[in-house]
This record gives sequence, structure tokens and C-alpha cells, in this order.
Amino acid sequence: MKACAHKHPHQRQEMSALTDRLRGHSRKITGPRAAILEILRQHPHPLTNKEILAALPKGQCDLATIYRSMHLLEKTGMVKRFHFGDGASRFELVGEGDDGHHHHLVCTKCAEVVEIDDCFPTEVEQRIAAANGFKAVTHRLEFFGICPECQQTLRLK
Amino acid sequence: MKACAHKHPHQRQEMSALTDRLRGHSRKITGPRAAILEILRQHPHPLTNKEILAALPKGQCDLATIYRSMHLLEKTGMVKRFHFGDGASRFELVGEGDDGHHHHLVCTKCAEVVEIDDCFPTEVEQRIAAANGFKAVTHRLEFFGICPECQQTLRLK
DNA sequence: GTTTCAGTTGCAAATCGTTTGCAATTGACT
DNA sequence: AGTCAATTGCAAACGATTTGCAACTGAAAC
Ligand SMILES: [Mn+2]
Ligand SMILES: [Mn+2]
Ligand SMILES: [Zn+2]
Ligand SMILES: [Zn+2]
Repeated sequence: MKACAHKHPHQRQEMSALTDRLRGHSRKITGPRAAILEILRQHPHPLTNKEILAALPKGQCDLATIYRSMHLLEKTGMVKRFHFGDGASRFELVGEGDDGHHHHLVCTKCAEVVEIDDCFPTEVEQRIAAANGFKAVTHRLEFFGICPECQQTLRLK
Repeated sequence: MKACAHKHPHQRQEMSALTDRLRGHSRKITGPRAAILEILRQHPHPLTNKEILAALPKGQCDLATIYRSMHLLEKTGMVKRFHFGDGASRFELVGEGDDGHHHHLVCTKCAEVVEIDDCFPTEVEQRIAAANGFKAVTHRLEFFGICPECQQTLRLK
């Protein structure tokens, strides 16, 4: 029995580990980047760029810089991009060596997000890939519903 | 044994059936709407609004009208909206009585789309919903990979 | 067939998330 | 401290989508 070999989702990463990873890609550790990483570190859920901006000490960093930073972090595999179906991309820190693949359960009323450990069955995915001659097949999967609190709210109306 | 009771994916619908459904929602059958429905009828895959516009006899209808029509058709349950992760929404006609829930396999190189019949296991989804106290849980799921033709192309480079 | 009017449309302007050009700034190395 | 490529802020540009508004048109009612 393996003891949690690789799936430690949402374990807060050390800031030094993060900056080391950036340096490893020969990138500068700038004020804005450190601030952004700090925000991501503190939030174990996907954040939009605007949410990151709002969480930042005001005037700490321009929105355009956040967009550029997220591209960089995505390219270096330090964050994973998620889509919840509204227009905006959301980003979450990814553990070293992890590819960040996982899924969420989102409340369609209040946007609460729950991290989900289940994944689409590999065998079925492989069968789908093979049946259509596709290679390197992966998937995006998100769940949507009404959270307990919003069920309450609805009942009262 | 039931003979294909409800899942007849992508069976081309009669235009009259479509206009009847719209009338059923007390909406006018206008030139633009008929033209849009005709395009959707002919395409068994999700289309962006811009693709619909391009497929339309030129000048047949304004892009804003297509956006408005897709909202209407979505609200009345005649089309289903899909997200492939690029900015744009895509729409597909939904059979009468069907909710249109299904998934796709998309080539990340050439954007070819394959319709998929598999779905996320209901039992697992229910377990996820129950474990988190969520109600009315559903999911969005799309597969991405490299299609046979693009595998060829890549090999040649 | 004509009248009537709410529903619909085209067009332009507005909005939203995101990208980009550019000149000024700044980490990291010497 | 000096150098220089990488980085940033700011404003303009962009692509998808929405919206205000005046003109227009199905379809129900005469
Ligand atoms: Mn997550
Ligand atoms: Mn489809
Ligand atoms: Zn998965
Ligand atoms: Zn499904």
C-alpha cells in the first residue's frame, strides 16, 4: 500500500520553492510575480485574473502584468488553467511534478467551488481515443449544481 | 427490450417540427430564424455564431440577430450550448424532448469534432453530489486529442 | 385583404475578458 | 556601481458578446 505517493492536492507550497521553480526557468523574481504567487499560495481554488488583482494589495501590480504572469506560469507548468463556462479563465497553483489535472464542483447560484478527487475513468477514455484513432487524449470536466447553503436560500423564497 | 426509445443523436429534424416548436413558445418565424435553423439542421456538430453567419447566404442576417436567436433557442431548449475552451460558445440543435446532454472529442490541431456517446458515470456523480450536499448536479465534459489526420501531418514535419 | 402592434431586426456603440506596442524600469550578473 | 535583457505600467487594440434604438414585419384581429 503506497502512502499518498503523489496526490497531495492543494497542499500549500513554500514560497521559496515557488521562486526556485521560476528561477529554474531563468525568470526574474519580481515584485508583482512574488505578490501573485503569494495570492495563489493562499487560495486553494481557481482564481480569475481579476480576483487575483482584487486580492493584491492595491496598486501592487497592473492587470496586464497578471495576464502576462499567468501565461508564464502556465507555460512553466506552475499553474493550471480552468474554464467554468463564464467567459473568464481561472488559475490554480500546481504542485511540483504534478500536472494539476483535476476537477471541480461549482455552485451555479453562489459560485462556491469544491475540489473533486474523482476523474473520468481511464479505460473509457482510452476506448474512446482508440475507437476514433485519436492520440494524446485528455479531458476537461467540471460539475455544476446547487450548494447546501443556496438550497436553503431557495427554500425560503 | 425498448427499440431506441430516446437516444437518436444527430438525427436531422424536420424544418416544420422546428418552426412548430418555436411557435409553441409564441415566437415569430422570421426569415433570419428560419435561415439559422436551416443551417443548424444541416450541421450535426457544434457551431459558433460566426460559423453560422459564414454558413448563411451572405447578408441574410446580422451577427447580433444570430446571438439573439441563439439565446432564444437556448432558452426554449431547442439548442444546447457547448464550450471548447477557446473564447467562443458553440451551439447544436437538440431533439424534441431531449436535453441535449452529450460530449465531444476535439482535435487540438485542426478542431475536428467527433460526437461521443459515453457520459460520466451517474453513480459516481451522485456520490460526489451527496458527499458535498449539492443538488441538481450535472457536468460539462469534453475530450481533447490529436486526430488521425493531424498525427500524419505531424509525422511528416 | 387591410389594420394593428408586440416582437424582431440591423446598425452602431458599449461591454468584457484578453492581448499587445512601447517607452520607462529593474532584477541578476559582472 | 554598470550593463542589458527581461519585465512592467499604461493605453490602445482585439475578439466575442451584449445592448439601445429607430425602422420593420409576422401573425392575429378586423
Ligand atoms: Mn482545484
Ligand atoms: Mn454534439
Ligand atoms: Zn479528469
Ligand atoms: Zn455527460
